[in-house]
Amino acid sequence: MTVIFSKKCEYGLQAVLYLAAKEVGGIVSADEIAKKLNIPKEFVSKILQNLTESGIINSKKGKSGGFSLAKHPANIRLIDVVAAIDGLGIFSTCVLGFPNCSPDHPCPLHEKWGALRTSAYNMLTEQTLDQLKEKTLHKIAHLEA
Amino acid sequence: MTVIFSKKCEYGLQAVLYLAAKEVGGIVSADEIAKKLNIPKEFVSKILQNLTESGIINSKKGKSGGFSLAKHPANIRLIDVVAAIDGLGIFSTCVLGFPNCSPDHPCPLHEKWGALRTSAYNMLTEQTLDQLKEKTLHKIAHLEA
DNA sequence: TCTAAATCAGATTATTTTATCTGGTTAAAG
DNA sequence: CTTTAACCAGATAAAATAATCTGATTTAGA
Ligand code: SF4
Ligand code: SF4
Repeated sequence: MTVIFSKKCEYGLQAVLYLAAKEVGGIVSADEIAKKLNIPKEFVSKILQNLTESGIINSKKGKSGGFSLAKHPANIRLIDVVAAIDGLGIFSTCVLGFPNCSPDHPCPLHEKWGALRTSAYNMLTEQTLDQLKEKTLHKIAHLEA
Repeated sequence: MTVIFSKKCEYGLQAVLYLAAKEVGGIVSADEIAKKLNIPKEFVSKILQNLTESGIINSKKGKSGGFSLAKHPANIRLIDVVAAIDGLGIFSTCVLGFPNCSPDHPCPLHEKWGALRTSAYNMLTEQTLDQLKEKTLHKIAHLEA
């Protein structure tokens, strides 16, 4: 089985959604994120470091340090997180793995697939963290059920 | 970057499309498929063996042996190939990797994502090999360009 | 019958992805 | 000033995926 996003990207999206579900500007430690989301702590730490480099979140070192969103949740799109971690290759490479893709030589599925892929891209571009806050809170509340 | 289908599945789909682009009932060797599609021969051989076990293609051993579709191309859907290789997990697991998915506790993206996923599933279910024959021929003709 | 060309089965290797470890630096609080 | 709780950076290990290898069996045809 394969998947749309890498584990890194899934965890990154979860973590950023988690941050957005908190108070705006609130600081959360990697440890809390790892515990609440059941993600290996060392792994999520690395991912949070990446997202910090990408300018999506800020980090604060030292005691009572942690991570917070670098912008208002309304200004962080899901596609930004995906681009920072997995990149956008998934939206330009062939579903069937054929080489030499071009408008003249599309793969057999392109017509059908292209439309879906564009929808997915648009969806990730339209959805911002703030729009998902309520649903995230609801999901988080039931994670350890 | 990640991808929808595993390499195995991509190659499997390519190979089956290639078979369907040939004469109905025609036998093609793993060697020819590997050369034409630029896939490692040993790898595609293994995949073809899998598809044979799954009943999607037939194999003929010995000199002038090879592989052929087990059914008429109109009766082989893309989803059948995907199910045989990657399985259908991708259509039921969470895009965001959240656990405990249920109608009561969907992940924040489910509403938007579910629709897309269903579209993808339907597309793969509706598309049969024969419908893609012309496009496959066109793509194959330009692979080594 | 013998050879060549093919599939088949299982083991092995290589590469990528996922996860962990180790030691260091930063900064709040007593 | 010292302790403690956090991030940081780079190396390492484990697991999954992709690819290759080895030897056997099958079968058409010279
Ligand atoms: S045309 Fe085919 S090969 Fe090119 S991107 Fe679209 S799906 Fe992929
Ligand atoms: S609800 Fe969310 S968690 Fe469940 S399947 Fe849909 S996308 Fe995944």
